[in-house]
Order: sequence, then C-alpha cells, then structure tokens
Amino acid sequence: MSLPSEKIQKILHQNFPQITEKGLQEEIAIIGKLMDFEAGELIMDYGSYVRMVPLIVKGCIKVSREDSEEGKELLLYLLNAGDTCSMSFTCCMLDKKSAIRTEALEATTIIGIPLKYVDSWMTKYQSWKNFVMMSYDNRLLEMVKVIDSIAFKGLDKRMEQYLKAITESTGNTTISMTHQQMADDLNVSREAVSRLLKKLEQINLVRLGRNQITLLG
Amino acid sequence: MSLPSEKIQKILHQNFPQITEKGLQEEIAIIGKLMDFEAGELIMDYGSYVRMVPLIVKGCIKVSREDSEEGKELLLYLLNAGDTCSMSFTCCMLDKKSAIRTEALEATTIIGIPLKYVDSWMTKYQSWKNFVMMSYDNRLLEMVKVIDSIAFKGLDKRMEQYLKAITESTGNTTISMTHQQMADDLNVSREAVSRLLKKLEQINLVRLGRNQITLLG
DNA sequence: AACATCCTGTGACATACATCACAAACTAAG
DNA sequence: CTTAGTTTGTGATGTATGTCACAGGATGTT
Repeated sequence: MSLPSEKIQKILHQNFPQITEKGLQEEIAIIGKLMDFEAGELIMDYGSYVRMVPLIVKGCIKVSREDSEEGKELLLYLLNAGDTCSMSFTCCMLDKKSAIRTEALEATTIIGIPLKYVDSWMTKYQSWKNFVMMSYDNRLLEMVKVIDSIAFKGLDKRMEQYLKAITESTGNTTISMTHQQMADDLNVSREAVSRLLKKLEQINLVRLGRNQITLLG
Repeated sequence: MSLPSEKIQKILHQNFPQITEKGLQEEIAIIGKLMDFEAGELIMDYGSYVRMVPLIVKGCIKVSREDSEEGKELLLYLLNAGDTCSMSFTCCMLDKKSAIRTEALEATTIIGIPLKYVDSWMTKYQSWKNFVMMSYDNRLLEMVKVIDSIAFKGLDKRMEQYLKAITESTGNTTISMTHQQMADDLNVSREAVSRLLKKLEQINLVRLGRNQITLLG
C-alpha cells in the first residue's frame, strides 16, 4: 500500500526518464494529480476549464480538430505513455469555436500538472524545459505530417497510415470502430471508407467484421 | 555613423518590445548578426547548415513545405517583422527529404541568433523564454489554420485567405506573381488558379495583369 | 521587325471523392 | 421469434479539381 506521491515517483521513473532532476520529480509527486479516463471519455473540449498539462502514463489519447461550422472533424495525432499534450498551453487560449478536442481512445491515466507550475518550472528545471521544448517540436512535426497527408496524399495512403497509427498506439491489431467513426477521423465520407476497406480485404491486407477491422501481415 | 551593435539595440526596441531585459538586449546586440536577403532568396532549405534562429527585422519570409517525392509544394505561413521562425529549432533536426523551406518574399533583414544561445537564454532570461514559447504557440496555431484550410475549405476560400495574407504581409494590394507560383503555394493546378482569378475579376474583387494581381475593395 | 519564350485563357476529358438512395446483414430489446 | 435499429455494401449520379492540348497575347532578344 503506497502513497499516491510515491506512486507518481515510480511512474515518472518508468515513463518519463527525461525528467531527471530529483527536485522536479518530488514537486511533480506532490503537485501532480493522477487522473483516470475511460475509453471514449472526453478529456478536453472547446476552451474547457481544464487548465493543466497532462503527462500521459498509460493508454492512448486522440487529439482532433473540429470544423467550426459544419461539424466536420479531423484526427490530428495520437498520444501515448511518455507523451504530453503541448497544445494544452495553446488550447486554453484558443477561442471556443475553433478548438482542439482531446479524448481517451482507451482507458487512460494521466498526471495533471497545473499550468502555473508548467511555466515556472521552465526556468527552474533544465530537464523540464527540455521536456517541454521537445514536446513542442514533436507536435510541430506531427502537424507537418498531418499537412503532408491531407495536402499530398490520397485516401488510400491516408488510410494505411491511419490503421498503422491506431494499431501501434493501442498495441492491438484489431481496431474496434465503425466505418463512420473512421470516416470522421479522416474527414471523408463513410461510403469511401467502406469501399476502400473492402478493397483492402480483397488484397488480404485486413479482415473485416462488424465494428471491427483487423490489420493482417 | 553607428556601430552594428548599437543599431541592433535600436532595432530590438522597435520590433521586439517583448524582449525587455537589458542584459538580454546587450547579448543579442553583441552576438546577433544582421543579415540581408533579397526578394526570392532562399534562407533555409532542406536540412541546411543554417544553425541559427532568425529574428525578423524587416520584410517578409515565406515558409513552405515540399512533398518529398513529387515536387509538390504548399505555403505554410508568412513571417513579418517581430516574428521568429520556431521551426528553425526543429528544422535542423529534420531529415533532408522532408524539409521546410524558408525564403524571402521581399527584401528582408534578420538578426541571426546561433542556436546555442537560443537554448541557454531560455533559463537565463524570462522574457526570452516567453518570446520563444509564444512563438511556438503562434506556429502551432498557424499550422492548425493551414490544416483547417486544406481539410475543410474549397479553393475559393483558400484563395481569398491567400490573397489577404500576402497583401497584408507585404503591405501592398498588388501582388507580383504568376498564376503558376500561386498554384504552387496553394498546391493546386495553374489552370484552377487562372479560372478562379478570372471569376474574381468578373465580380470586381481583383484586377488582373501579367505577373500581377491587384486586390480591390 | 522577327523570333522565341513566358504567361494566360479555355475547351475536353479524367479522376477522386461526395451525395443520395436503398438493400442486405447483423444485433439488441421486447 | 419478431421487430427495430445499427452497420455495411453498392449502384447511380454530381462536383471540384487535375490533366492535356493548344491558342493568343505579352515581353525580351537579336
């Protein structure tokens, strides 16, 4: 039976080796709040009150963008254990209509860090600064990848990337989703997804079932 | 007749009011290198040797993305006086094939800061840290805007944004470009641009000439 | 002035995907 | 078991933009 702060210390060692400074680890252990989310649960939506940065401990978080007017959607990237969401800084400052949405793709645990510490630790702890900067860099690169996909690639390539991203992120070759959900993530029509998946099944790249796509090979 | 370092100090006051600390201003004045680029000149390309972060003093810089294989291109955003290019951090680490390109859209002056200072100032100077973080935030937001445009909008809206962005950035309602160059920036065919511009001319939104588009209204 | 080159305009057709319409297969609830 | 709801499959048709082909105007060069 361990105290939550001891638990957090252990987690930091396992999942956030970049956070090296003892003092920082201790502060996080005291201040950080362990939070659990169920699969499908919304973590942050349009300019929500969540003024904290999440350190992801376990599970998988889906970050997506909504079209202000037409209810369209687009998956930006997935976050896993060891990641943080640098958009959180930015998110809180965005106007409500054009927000990023963050939801748990599967059961997920995070350590929540209140924003004010995030900022003050930047100058206090070298390893925190590096962690935050690295995270920003990663996110910028993810965004560039998204832009590449939608600007330069057809649906077939995008689907391939999408399936790979999800199976890798969840560690499960079987994806439990409807075609409609996938279509929303990719911002294309459900019919286009159905037809493309059918083709992939005929080439033996996937096996299809109701609410279920299994990536083969 | 002033020394370059005095000149830089003056520039900092004018264009970078966020950089408040005296010590920081002095370091920049000593270390920073004033560099001029002509219109059209390439500032940074595929994993170039440029290991510095530019503070933009005057002019306008075009940041774009190239498709690795097919020679396609896409304008990401424009930078003006007071801006910096946060992708520079990242850029140096990217593999050559999938790089960001930075070029002067008009005669442009920058202060180049060698990367090593960029990093060490983060913990040393509060206002530098804020400046860098703000710049990252801005860039992430720009990227989100780009994603919105290409994912959710048609060419007509994109063209509108594009024309506005360029005229605002250069402060000139007349744009001196060929349709082909615009098509490259927007990653569409030249014919699509020509046809759309023709329509806009018929509604009296632009006036067209050879190598020249004037935004009316 | 003659010529070559660059830029723009425009028709014809191709392609990827959206939209509409509906049927068939599966699942859950009574 | 029946029925209603959800998910998937598929044809027909629409739309935006790409691609190809070429002509005419603008500009620069000798």
